[in-house]
Amino acid sequence: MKKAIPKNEKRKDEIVRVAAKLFKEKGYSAITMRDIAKALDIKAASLYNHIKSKQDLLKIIIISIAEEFTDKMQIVCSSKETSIEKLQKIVALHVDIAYKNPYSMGALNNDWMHLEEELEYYLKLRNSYENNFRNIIKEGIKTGEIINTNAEITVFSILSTLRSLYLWIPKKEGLTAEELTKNLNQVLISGIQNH
Amino acid sequence: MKKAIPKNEKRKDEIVRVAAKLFKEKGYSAITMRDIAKALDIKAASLYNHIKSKQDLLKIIIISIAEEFTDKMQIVCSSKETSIEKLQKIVALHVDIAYKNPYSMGALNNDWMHLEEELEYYLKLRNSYENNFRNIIKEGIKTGEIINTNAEITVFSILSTLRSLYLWIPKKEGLTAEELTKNLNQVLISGIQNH
DNA sequence: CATTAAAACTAACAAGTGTTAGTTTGGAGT
DNA sequence: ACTCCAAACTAACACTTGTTAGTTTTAATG
Repeated sequence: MKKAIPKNEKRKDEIVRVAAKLFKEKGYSAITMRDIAKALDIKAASLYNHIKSKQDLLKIIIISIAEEFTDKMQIVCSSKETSIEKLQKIVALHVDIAYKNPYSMGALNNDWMHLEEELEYYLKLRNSYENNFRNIIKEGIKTGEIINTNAEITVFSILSTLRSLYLWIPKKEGLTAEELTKNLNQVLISGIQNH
Repeated sequence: MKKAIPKNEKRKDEIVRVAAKLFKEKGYSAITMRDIAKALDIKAASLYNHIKSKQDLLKIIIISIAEEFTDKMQIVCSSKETSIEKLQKIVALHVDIAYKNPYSMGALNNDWMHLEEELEYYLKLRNSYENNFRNIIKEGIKTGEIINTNAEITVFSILSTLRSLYLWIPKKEGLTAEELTKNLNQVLISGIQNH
């Protein structure tokens, strides 16, 4: 007979969520389809009623979040706010996405190189994001809002911290997104702000 | 006949270096012994004249660097310097190790969970390191050297940046270790310093 | 109750995995 | 020229991998 065509998107979402969680813990390559199946208490072959392939799982996990980052960065950039305000919005964006996607951020940060078809597209998104970030910092230095540091290193430092949030948030259960955002703004942005 | 006992430590070092480079690019699990062999232009079985196992390669790469971090952190901690001076020493330590081990830092950051025998030991080292770091920050806040931020978040932010150095250094060829250290001190430390 | 289709199952595959055993090679020291 | 042995090789192993084909179960709908 023909292959079954999935209808229950809830189940697919559950598989993607479980896969992301496992990928975060050990990385894409170390996790087998049998691992994912076992975590769902089914057999590996059953996964294929819902998803096309292991590679497809990775794509679903990474691309949607990469697009969200790039799109929202675009919005922030095209606003008329000050550079400092833009940076604060970006901190909030990272906190928000990291809170909403506790598992997927692992694959986004560490397994993007295992994308195949979509690797080029992913790199395009990341490049766009980083360029926008860099331009905000450079603009802020030019206008005098931001102290005159090495722009490249400032970008690198802030981005390194924001990209690591996903590792850190689950370890601090009491901390709300609002509180974290406030503290990060203080540590990351006030330090480079001209007063 | 008996198995050959390796003598040429230079060759072993070369294998470890090449393995670390590949691990950095795709992660421990994605790299096969045949990949490593091919990069050295030999057959996979030949690797076993020099190393015990794939797992052994990971151990060699990770543990030596983890010990260096922990040992040197210990030395900095037990000195009589100010908190700010200690932090500057630690920044320099990270820059130095990242420059000297451009490949191994990838495995240290992303593949430590694939350690088996030595996982517990590695976690002990990391814990010791992080505790020392946290104590320096807390001490600095207590003495008034460091502005009164959330200590946990400050630790997390600085450490995230320092841990990402290995990704960033190879992309900025012109940058010397001294220059990078100076700029990082400015961005990471001056921002939290009381004046 | 009968029908239907999603979603599970069993069985199997071809390719790839880390590793071992035993053999050959090539160059340095006598 | 001969010996020696590190370091390469070939061949094979037992096991794991992602994936497909075909079948059965489950549960909602008429």
